[in-house]
Amino acid sequence: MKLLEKDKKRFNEQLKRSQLRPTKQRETVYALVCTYENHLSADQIFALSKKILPNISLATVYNCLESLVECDLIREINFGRRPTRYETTLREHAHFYCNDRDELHDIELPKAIREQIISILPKGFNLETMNVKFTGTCDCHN
Amino acid sequence: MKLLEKDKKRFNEQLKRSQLRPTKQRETVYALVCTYENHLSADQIFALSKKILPNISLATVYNCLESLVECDLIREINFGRRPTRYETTLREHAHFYCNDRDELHDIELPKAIREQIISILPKGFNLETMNVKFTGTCDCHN
DNA sequence: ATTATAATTAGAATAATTCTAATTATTGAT
DNA sequence: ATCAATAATTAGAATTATTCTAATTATAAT
Repeated sequence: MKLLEKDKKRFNEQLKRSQLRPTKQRETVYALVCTYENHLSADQIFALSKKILPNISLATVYNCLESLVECDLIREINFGRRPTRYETTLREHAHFYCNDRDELHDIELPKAIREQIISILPKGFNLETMNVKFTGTCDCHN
Repeated sequence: MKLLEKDKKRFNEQLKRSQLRPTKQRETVYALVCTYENHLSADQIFALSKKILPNISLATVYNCLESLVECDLIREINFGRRPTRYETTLREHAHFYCNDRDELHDIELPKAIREQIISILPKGFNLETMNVKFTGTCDCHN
């Protein structure tokens, strides 16, 4: 469980920018989100992080996730009322939730389409986030 | 709290189609979802329905909502982990969640754009639902 | 009417998340 | 390095939205 050089750099920079401290708990949680591309839940992160930091608590995992979201290193993904999943904030994309497998898949969202979608917002709506979400089943490849 | 003639008809037809019984609780809950265009939560529906059926229980409200979703009279809307909201299933549209007011707004989603969005799905993804969601603040008009 | 089945109810249970208060770690100034 | 100030972590309790359970009541088809 190691952060790549570039991710480590991003980690330190973004935390500092938000005046948050780079603790080993935060780094471990961030490394897990970066490593497991398949969008982990807090519970899964907790289980995995205990192998590295046996004394970490679930509350800390939630706290870390909150801090990492706050400084824009990671992002939350919700589908219905299933547990929140987390991903690194790299490129913009849509999500597909597979009911059969309870798994999330990233779907490329071309910038042009993204902009078209945003353009449907009438005046008076001040955009913060936009999300495109699909559900269904898939011939999963993994 | 009365259902319009056409909604009442829809109510009876859709329930029958799913072999569900048209009870006064279900009708009341449906009427509330139809009447309050601003996307009520189960809690709000419970509070309002008690004025009409003083003995109704929260569990029943949840049960009714589940049945109404099942027979496609209403639809659930989730934003993050806030309480589920409900709306009638009339036309397809997007949703805007206003952080300031904790209120949902419908946003027209032109069919052409909807189809473009769906077209980004690669082969092997079998679509069931698609949602476009915005968050932000708005100069609310109501 | 009568029976079979479905729906409602109150309250307990659950799942995910947040809060609380005590302890420990980190940072910045000496 | 040391120390004070502040922030983060921890364990466990609390909360929130929702679901489950078992008993009661309503509905539909004979």
